[in-house]
Amino acid sequence: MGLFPYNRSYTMLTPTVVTPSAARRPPAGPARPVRPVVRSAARCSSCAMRPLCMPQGLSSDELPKLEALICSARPVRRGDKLYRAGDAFEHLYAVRSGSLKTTMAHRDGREQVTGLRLAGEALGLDGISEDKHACSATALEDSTVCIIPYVALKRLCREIGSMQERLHKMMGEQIVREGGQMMLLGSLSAEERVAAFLLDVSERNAKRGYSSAEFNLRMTREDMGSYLGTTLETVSRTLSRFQKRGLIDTQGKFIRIIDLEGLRHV
Amino acid sequence: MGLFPYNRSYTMLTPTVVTPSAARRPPAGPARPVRPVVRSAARCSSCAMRPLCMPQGLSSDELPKLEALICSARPVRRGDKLYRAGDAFEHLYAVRSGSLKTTMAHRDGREQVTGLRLAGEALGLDGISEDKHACSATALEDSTVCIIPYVALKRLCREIGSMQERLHKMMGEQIVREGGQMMLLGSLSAEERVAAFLLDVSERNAKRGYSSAEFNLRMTREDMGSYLGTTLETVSRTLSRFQKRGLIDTQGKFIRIIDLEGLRHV
DNA sequence: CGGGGAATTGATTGAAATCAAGATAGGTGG
DNA sequence: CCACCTATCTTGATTTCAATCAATTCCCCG
Repeated sequence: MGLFPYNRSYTMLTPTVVTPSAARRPPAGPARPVRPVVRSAARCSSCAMRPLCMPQGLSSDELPKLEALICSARPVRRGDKLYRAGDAFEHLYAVRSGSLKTTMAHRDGREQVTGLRLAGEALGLDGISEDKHACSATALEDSTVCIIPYVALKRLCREIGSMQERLHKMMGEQIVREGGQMMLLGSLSAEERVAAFLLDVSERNAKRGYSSAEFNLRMTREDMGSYLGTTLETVSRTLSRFQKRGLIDTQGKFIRIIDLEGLRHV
Repeated sequence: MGLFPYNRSYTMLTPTVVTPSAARRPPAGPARPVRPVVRSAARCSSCAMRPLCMPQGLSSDELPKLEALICSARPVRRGDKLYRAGDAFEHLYAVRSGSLKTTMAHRDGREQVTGLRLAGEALGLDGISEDKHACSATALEDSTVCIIPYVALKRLCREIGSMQERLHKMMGEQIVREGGQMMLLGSLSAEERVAAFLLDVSERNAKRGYSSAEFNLRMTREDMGSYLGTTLETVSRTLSRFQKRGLIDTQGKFIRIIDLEGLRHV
């Protein structure tokens, strides 16, 4: 429980969705003494995701005030849940490394993937409205998140205008992103959805300084299907079809986009 | 242009989705002098939607500060757009009376209804992230909205904690609502979607003090289909089927829910 | 009260779900 | 380090739900 696989340095910065070469990590040192929960201080100033993440737009004298709030970073192992629907809402999170999915459950048990969060993206905003989380967040790979206590962040937003601005924009981004996903689910064919998804990940990847052409998607076909409102079989078939048409090259979770323009045109 | 049909008092409070009796308005006085744009001062303190809307949670000495921002209410005639995707974002809006739909367009022209806003609900949050609106808002009936300049609201949020809290909650509510809609679009059958939609409107209606059992839905079947990710024919057929099963009673846009529990169980 | 958008209903088609059977590969333990 | 085992993925066959095409009918607005 709470232990990490040896030989995995989960405190280092690892790109969320990366090219295979970039994904190769240097071997870790000798196994550390085992602790049930590992939390390390998180410094935005030394984080590669800084320009995309929470601190965007903060001046150099404002940044330390935000850093003061983020007292810890928390590792989340692949498959583990960062929070569950119904949990009391206390913190926002920022993905420091790795990636997570958010899911919502219908009362009859059906689960739907509602979001994919890459490094530098915010998590937990779904808890604000009801003081408890509306969805669950599950790590797609061993990941790390920075913990931002919401009460303290609110206080900081009243102090610093650019922090307020940033928080609003992050919420606004999620609103727009979800609107786009509704559009996708409501109006596009299965093939169009898969293409749109690949393009979306590619673009977000590029924004993080990674390759827009090739990446490891840590979601299973089932996750993708759920997120895209189809089945895993349809996703698989569609990817195969894209490959036959020379649009992409896939080997399991590894995906290389060959013809970006082709993908854009359905 | 900008004129309202005579005999319609659009400055009065009109419920968004109402029982036919509640919808019946007293005849208006003699026609007023015609003006190209009619804007009247909006007082939260005299608005029936106050407990649901922007001022929720504000103390009696804070409320006037919010009212001071809302310098005007704007009428929007049925079919007119309050704002369009791409418009510069300056204001948030609160629906004072009537109802509006929000739509997003795919680049190929396909339009999707992404939201329905009833009295007391916020509009325009989609503009925050990019300083321009991501979707369009169209009145489903002659409606009135209160205009809240965003810059001024941000300032007020830094002054008054409960105002900040309220704005955050409104954004959070939209995030959760959209998440639920993604769930609906991704996992439910056409029949389940229609039922869920009716139940949602019924509940929101009740929250406004109107009947949860009967209401006038101002959307066309096509709007509903678009919002629910199906076609107008499927919506129509599904409503007919519900009627045959004794779950509802429909006459065009007027809907009466007969068996609430039955609707809940598919 | 007349015209036209909106709604209903039917017939047919089609895209994607479901059911089913193997093939791969990732991780676990010997 | 290798081999097994189970997850995951791929592909095929069939079914099904909803889209599409089509024709009235309704009723709301002017």
